[in-house]
This record gives sequence, C-alpha cells and structure tokens, in this order.
Amino acid sequence: MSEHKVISFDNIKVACRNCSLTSLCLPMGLTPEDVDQLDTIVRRSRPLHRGDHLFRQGDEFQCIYVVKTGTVKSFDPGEDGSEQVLGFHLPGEMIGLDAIETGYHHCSAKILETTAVCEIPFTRLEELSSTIPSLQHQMYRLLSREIGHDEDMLTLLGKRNAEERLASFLLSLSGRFQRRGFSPSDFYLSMSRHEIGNYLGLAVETVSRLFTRFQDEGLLKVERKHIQLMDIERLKQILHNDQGGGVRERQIP
Amino acid sequence: MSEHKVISFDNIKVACRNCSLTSLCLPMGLTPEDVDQLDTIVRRSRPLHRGDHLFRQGDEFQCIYVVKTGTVKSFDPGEDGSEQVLGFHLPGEMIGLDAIETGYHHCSAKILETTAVCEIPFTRLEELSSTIPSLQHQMYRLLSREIGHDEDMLTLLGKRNAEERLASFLLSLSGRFQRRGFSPSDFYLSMSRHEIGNYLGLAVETVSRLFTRFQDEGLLKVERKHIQLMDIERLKQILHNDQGGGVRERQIP
DNA sequence: AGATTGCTTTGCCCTGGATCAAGTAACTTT
DNA sequence: AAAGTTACTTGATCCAGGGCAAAGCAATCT
Repeated sequence: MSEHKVISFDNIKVACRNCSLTSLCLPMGLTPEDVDQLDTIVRRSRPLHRGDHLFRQGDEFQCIYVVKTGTVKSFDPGEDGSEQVLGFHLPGEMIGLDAIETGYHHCSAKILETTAVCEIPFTRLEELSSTIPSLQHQMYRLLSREIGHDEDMLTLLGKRNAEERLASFLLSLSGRFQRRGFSPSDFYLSMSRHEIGNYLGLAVETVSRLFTRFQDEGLLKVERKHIQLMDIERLKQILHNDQGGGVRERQIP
Repeated sequence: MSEHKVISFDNIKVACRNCSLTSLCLPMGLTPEDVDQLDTIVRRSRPLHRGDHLFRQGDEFQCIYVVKTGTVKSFDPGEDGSEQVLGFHLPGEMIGLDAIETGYHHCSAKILETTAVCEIPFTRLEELSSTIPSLQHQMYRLLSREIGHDEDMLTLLGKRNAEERLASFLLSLSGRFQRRGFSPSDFYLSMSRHEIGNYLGLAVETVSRLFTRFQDEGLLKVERKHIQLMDIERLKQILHNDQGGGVRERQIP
C-alpha cells in the first residue's frame, strides 16, 4: 500500500501537533495548547511487525492504543482458538476501549502489517480529561462512535446476506482510506480472506467466490490483495436493494 | 412479571440516593454527596406505556435515559421498516449512548411494558463529570461496557448457531434478572418471539421451534411469555459445546 | 531449481435455518 | 359472545452458504 500513502512514515515519531492524523484522532477539537498537554502523556512506539501482539485477551489494561501507520486486527480468541475478528484498525483509530470497564483486555490485538502506534496510559488520560473539557468531550464522542459502529455491525451480521456484507466491507474500507488521503478505489488489503470471512460471519470460500463474482460483474478487479473498485455506485446499490434497510452510512474517520 | 419484582414501583420517583438500582447504575462508586449532585440534574419521567417511543432515530440528542422499572427495546428502524433490534434494556441500563458522537439518535427506543425512566441531560452530565472524577470514571466504564457487550453480540451473530444464540439470550436475561433481585429461573418475557428472533438474527419460526425443543429436552418450561429455566447448567453447556468459544460470561449489572 | 508452506480458488455436495403455508390460541373490538 | 386481529406454533419445502477436497499460485527455504 506504500505507494498510496499520503500519511507517511514521517509520522512515526512526530508530536500530535504535527501529526497529519490530528483531525481524525484524539486531538480533534482541542486547542493547540491542549494538544501539547496531551502530547506529554502520549508514548510513541517503535514499529511493530506482522504477527506481533499489541496486547492479549486477559492482559492488564494500561493503555489505549491509536494506530499511527499500518493496520491492526482486534479479535476475541475464543476459549479454544475459534477466534472472532472484531475489527480492523486503520491510522487514527483507537484500540482497547472495551477494557476500560474491567481493567483487563477482553480481546487481543495483532499487527497485520508493519505498524506504529501511540500508547496513551489510560489513567493519565482520564486525569487529563477532567481538566480539559474538550478532551473529555472528545473521549465521549470516540467511545460513542465505537458503540455506533458496533451497532452497525450487528445489523450487518443480523440482516445482510453475504453479498451485502462484502460490499459493505469494501465500501467501509474505501471511505476510510479516502478520509486518510489514500485512493478510495485502489488499495491493498492487509488482511487475509480468512480474516475477512471471520469478520463478516462468512466462510473463506464464500468470500473468495464473491470476489470472483464481483469481478465477473465488473464491480471490481482483484488480484490477491490488490483491490480496484471499478463501480462504487453499483456497490452501494447492493446495500440498498433487497429488504432495503441498507447499512446507514457512518463517518468513521 | 410484577409478582417477581423486588425493585418495585416505589422506585418511580425516588432520588438516586434512595434508589435500589444505585449499585447497577450511574451512581455506582460515587460518594453520597456526589450522588446528590447528580440528583440535581436527573429528571424522572411519569410512567410510559407499551408502544410509546422514548425517542426516534434522527431525533436531536438531548438526554441519556436510564430504565428505572420496565423494559425498553432499542432498534435501528432501517430505511424501509426492516428493523434490527439492538438491545433490550432492563432497570439500571442506559440508552442512547450511541447518540453522543453525532448529536442525533442513531436508533429508536420503544417501551415494551409500562416503564419509568430517568432522563439525564447529557450536556449537564458532561459538565458535572468534569468536576466529579468518579462520575467521569463511571461514564467511561459504562461506555466501555456497552462496547464490550456489543462485541459479545458480534461473536454471537458471527459464530453461534441458532441453539447457542437462544440459550445465550435466556442466560443473559436470567443473570440480569438475578442481579436485580428477581428470580433467575422464573420470569416473563416482555418481548415477542418476533423481537427475539430479530435480535438474534433468526426467523420467528426458528425461535418458536427452539423453545419447543428446549422444553422437550427438559431444559425449560414455556407457556407463552412465561419462562421457567429448569436446567441452567445444561443451558450453559450448550454455549461451550461445538467449536468451543462460548460467549465469555460478562457482568452486565 | 526444486521443495515446502501457506494462502486462495474452484467444484461438489449437504445442511441449518429461511421461507411458505396452515392451523391454533389469545386478545380486542363491537 | 361473535367476529376480527395479532401472536405463536407446526409442518413441508427450499436454498444460501458452509464444509470438504483437491488443485493452483506465491513466497520462502534448502
């Protein structure tokens, strides 16, 4: 995906104030002074590599993580290894919010491609947010957004058929790439077919067959991980066909 | 269900400090003084009746609602009426958290049986929470809990079969009733088979057949809305059979 | 270069649960 | 109390998508 990156590796160690993700991330809506305050508690990681765990289910909850570059997968590793993928996280997205309640992580998080993250010790973030109202507000917004997103996924899994699920998934990625300055119609998937299927409640084979079918129908071109959306409008129509409903479009910057 | 109520109608207008839900609700972990502070911004509603809307999708977001007595259903009413039930809310549970982000409600909420709710103007709650750290903490916890709960539902819809879904649903209700002082094994459903099916991603017929089957197998007794769980242990085993996994037990007080 | 390993695709068959279609029981209205 | 309405159950059929098996294709190792 690197050839499409606008938000580039320059970001790895920059302060929040100079980070191009600022408008999608925790600092959104803060004054420059408040961002500097926030900056004092943010820790930047060295790059992590494919397969690394950011944290594991059951680990003590210390930090909220924000993706800076790369992609992270969060998943519930079941009791016996039958994992359920809960999300794919792109730059600017937060991970670990479900751990606040109990103090330990309910899911695991694994790196899909070389990734840098910001770590924010939650206790300090909490302290800071009670002195900076706009930070508190932004925290509420981000937590609320996560809830809204999960609810959209519930509708996806509860009501949509295989075709609608994959179309919805691709459009979600497309929109999120676009908001990050990447091409909305030409990108590389950092997750496997297996992970996509798992996330969407489908078998690998079904995902594979659908990619083939979408390609045959001229909706897109696939070549392994490389996706080119050829007809985004028609993909959107798929969501609004059938029993209508359609996944309400949601901004997940 | 009224014959089982321990948390009774006495609650309808009591202040938070005297409310028996206090340990499940927003005041959890607050000092008595802080609870009184909170109390000044809480508005208590007169009882609402079956079919009433608490709010509708698209309404401007003003208040967080907390069920005091009764049951509320939240749902996404799709574009054309193909609704998706998102949750059933018992006393002490909050509704409308997904609206914080955008300032309007993403789902609708409807009363299932005569219900009293507390309304908490969100702006005032936000202000108050920046002066009471333990209130802020509790808000973060509740928002996080909602995320965790939704993630459990994603696993349910993504991985479990019909039998596991219904067992999980009944056990969830059972536990939540118990924590509220009701019988965990003898209760009335305030939602229809249709709503249960919708919530669990199943057809009404499937839900009906499963109730019959569970009854034939001696797991429970059903008579319309009246449920008696006869073998909770065996119901729990259903969740841990098959591909293992099993819905991790979670406290949703 | 050839072999090993790990995705992905494709063909084939099968099943869980949806859908369709009646029938029945409870609740509402008149 | 009869008639209408809505919710639930039960039976019969169907099919979208799952599971299995084998082959294809990249990438890495020897």
